[in-house]
Amino acid sequence: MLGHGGSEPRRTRIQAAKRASIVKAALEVFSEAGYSAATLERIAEAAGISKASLLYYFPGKEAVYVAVLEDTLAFWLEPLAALDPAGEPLEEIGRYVTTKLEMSRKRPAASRLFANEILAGAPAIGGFLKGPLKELVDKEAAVISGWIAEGRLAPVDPRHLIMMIWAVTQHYADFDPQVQAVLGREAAKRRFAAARETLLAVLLEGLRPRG
Amino acid sequence: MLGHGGSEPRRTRIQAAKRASIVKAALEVFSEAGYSAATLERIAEAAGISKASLLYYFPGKEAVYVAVLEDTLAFWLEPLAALDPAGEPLEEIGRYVTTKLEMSRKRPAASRLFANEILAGAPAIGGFLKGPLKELVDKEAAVISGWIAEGRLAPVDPRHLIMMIWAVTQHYADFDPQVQAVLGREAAKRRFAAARETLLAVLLEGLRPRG
DNA sequence: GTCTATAGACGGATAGAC
DNA sequence: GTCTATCCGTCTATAGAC
Repeated sequence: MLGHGGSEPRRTRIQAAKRASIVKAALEVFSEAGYSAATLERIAEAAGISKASLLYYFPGKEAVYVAVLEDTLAFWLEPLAALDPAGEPLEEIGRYVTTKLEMSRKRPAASRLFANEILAGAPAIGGFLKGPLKELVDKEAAVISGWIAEGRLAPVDPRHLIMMIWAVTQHYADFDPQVQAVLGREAAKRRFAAARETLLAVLLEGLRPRG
Repeated sequence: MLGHGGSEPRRTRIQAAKRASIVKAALEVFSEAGYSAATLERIAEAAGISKASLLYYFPGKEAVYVAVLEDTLAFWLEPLAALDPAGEPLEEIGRYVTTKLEMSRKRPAASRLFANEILAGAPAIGGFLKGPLKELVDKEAAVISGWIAEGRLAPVDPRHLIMMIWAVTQHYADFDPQVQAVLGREAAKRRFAAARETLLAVLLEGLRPRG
């Protein structure tokens, strides 16, 4: 289970660097193949070492997986808490959507890693979802509720709105083969620009306070 | 690869029924575990037969998987082509969203099966995505474009709008553990009703022709 | 610390009795 | 047609040389 606070410290700088390079390689492999289909051999190869060396730094496959999840979660959470209650609601939400979409574009492996984990029933991060993640969503939902109470946003269920934003932004990373098949071989940058425009147009217009 | 037209006919009614029961069991196992983590042992157990018996009806694991995909695709496609160009655009889109959401609620295993397959890079249904699915999207996109040209719908990219609708509806089936963790233990029916309300409110208001 | 070699577990697939 | 027993490949993990 995750969320035990800080990880145990590495002994040396070199060991830490080595672990980091293994985690980076493991992210690629786990996110493409899922846990079961990922092999230590492929991770080791991607990290440029032998399988036995990998197992010198980690006690086993699951430990590598947990390390990757912990490492990626920290990064993934950063922008989640960024809604500013004092800001203009449509601007704040627009920035949130844009930020999440950018994360999908720049770090698709991270997005797919979580998609795989949650599709499998979230065996490793279930506790995190029910704890820290739920708390964060509750906090953001309260901000959105405040905006609605002030009449600065259309009255919608804040939690489902957050889910809606996650869904549409992560979709472009998680289901990329489908997106590419349907849209054709546009360059990724262009595709994401068109996605951003559409998402913002529909969401911001749909959330404008009714008058 | 899929899409070779009709499958070879089964010899007897009994064989067909047996195959169907295996496919049904296999859908559950593949959709929960993904291809690699799914085992023939578990599928056989779910179907109430032995592993060897299963392999009497199918030549191997991959053949079972392909049969499940074919079987599920047929069902999945039905409502996809339902947009009526002569109808009221917001009503048509509202019905489409509601239908897709209902499918996520009633057949979450089917949704997760495709999610797993596409996350893995769509090795088995890549051709289907680039062929029949793309054609269907193009056709629907043309209908939406027509509505926009007539000024009956806000001007947005039709393909990204379709993707948006897929994303928000499938999300509730594919990422159910996360949804439940964040929303708490509401009954599924209630959860989907709240989701429908939120999605329709935002999407339909966001797509209303500017004026 | 890193490697080669290999033990041990597991899962897909086959043989053969019934 | 269905089962038990078994083969064989793959993968995790360990032992031991260097």
